[in-house]
Amino acid sequence: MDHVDSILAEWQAERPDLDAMPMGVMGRLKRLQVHLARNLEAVFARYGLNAASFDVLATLRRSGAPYALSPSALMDRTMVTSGTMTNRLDRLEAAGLIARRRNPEDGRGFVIALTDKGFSLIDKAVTAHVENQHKLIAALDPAERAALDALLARWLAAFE
Amino acid sequence: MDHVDSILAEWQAERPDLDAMPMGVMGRLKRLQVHLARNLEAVFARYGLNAASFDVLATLRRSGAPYALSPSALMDRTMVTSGTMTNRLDRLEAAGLIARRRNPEDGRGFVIALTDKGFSLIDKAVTAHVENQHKLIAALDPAERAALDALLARWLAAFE
DNA sequence: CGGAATTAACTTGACGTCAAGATATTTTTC
DNA sequence: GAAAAATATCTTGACGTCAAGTTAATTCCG
Repeated sequence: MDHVDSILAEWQAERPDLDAMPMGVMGRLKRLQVHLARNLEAVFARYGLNAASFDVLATLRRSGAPYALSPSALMDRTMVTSGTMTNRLDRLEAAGLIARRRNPEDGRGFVIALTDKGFSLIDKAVTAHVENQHKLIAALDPAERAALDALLARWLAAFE
Repeated sequence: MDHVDSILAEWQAERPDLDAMPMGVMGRLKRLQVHLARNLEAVFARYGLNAASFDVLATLRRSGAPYALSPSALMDRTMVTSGTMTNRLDRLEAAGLIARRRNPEDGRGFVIALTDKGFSLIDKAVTAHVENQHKLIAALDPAERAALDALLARWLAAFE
């Protein structure tokens, strides 16, 4: 009887006409996501980052040399709008972690590249991040992790 | 090969020293949560609500008659801080969906109650919400839903 | 009883996000 | 080769959230 079970029991008592099964799954997904996000943020903060800035730097880092992408490509890969990306890039640029250069091949666009400082920071941060993720998923054994991953992938496929 | 698989492949190429398995599970969880949240918001919007206001009204509704809780109780049940709850209550009060009354038994506190308008709105909104959730989870069959719920519950238990 | 500690809720300031719209540039079309 | 459409990015304004700090009231104890 966890927190989500209590919520379902309350709905059952108040609105027995509702089939609240999906509310249970989605409620757990949401709460789990909140817990995970807060734990992940704690590690990002050790590197002066947050989820938003880590997201951008990590996307550039894993894209491989020369560690540069357009703002549009970053938007596609991070599920945020152009306004959000502009704001993220403003802050990262001010922190000296990325550089904005005009795209010589398209006057409308820019190329966002990791600076040396940005590269070195994200390389350290991602190491700590993955280590933290391992700790956070330790409650599930390998078979459970695989089963969960497969179910999430299947559900996610309905949206992407 | 979905979006998350691509991310894992990029990390594998750039940082083969990292065991990115947890990144796959958490990445899917995060992306799924973003998709679900955006779809849920669309239904809330039909009732002039968003996830934040729906959350508060639904918590009051399912608590049963007299549909009233303290701000602290609402904070506990919704995983938000006091500042966030004050802001939510300000807006709901301005919209006439809740009423703030001083707690006669504790001069420090308040009692937050659904107004008739708030009750009637959330009762309609939650019906549409549950219907929407059923639609969003339709990609999984009953056995998969149960398996997913069990795995999420197990993982969530590590945090609560 | 009366001061210290605790509790409840609000306020402030800083961020992150989005939708909608603006600007500049490129591509398409006739 | 212009005008029209599309594209890339930035700007603006409105919200939601949190951490830290504030105010007011209650509870704990010596």
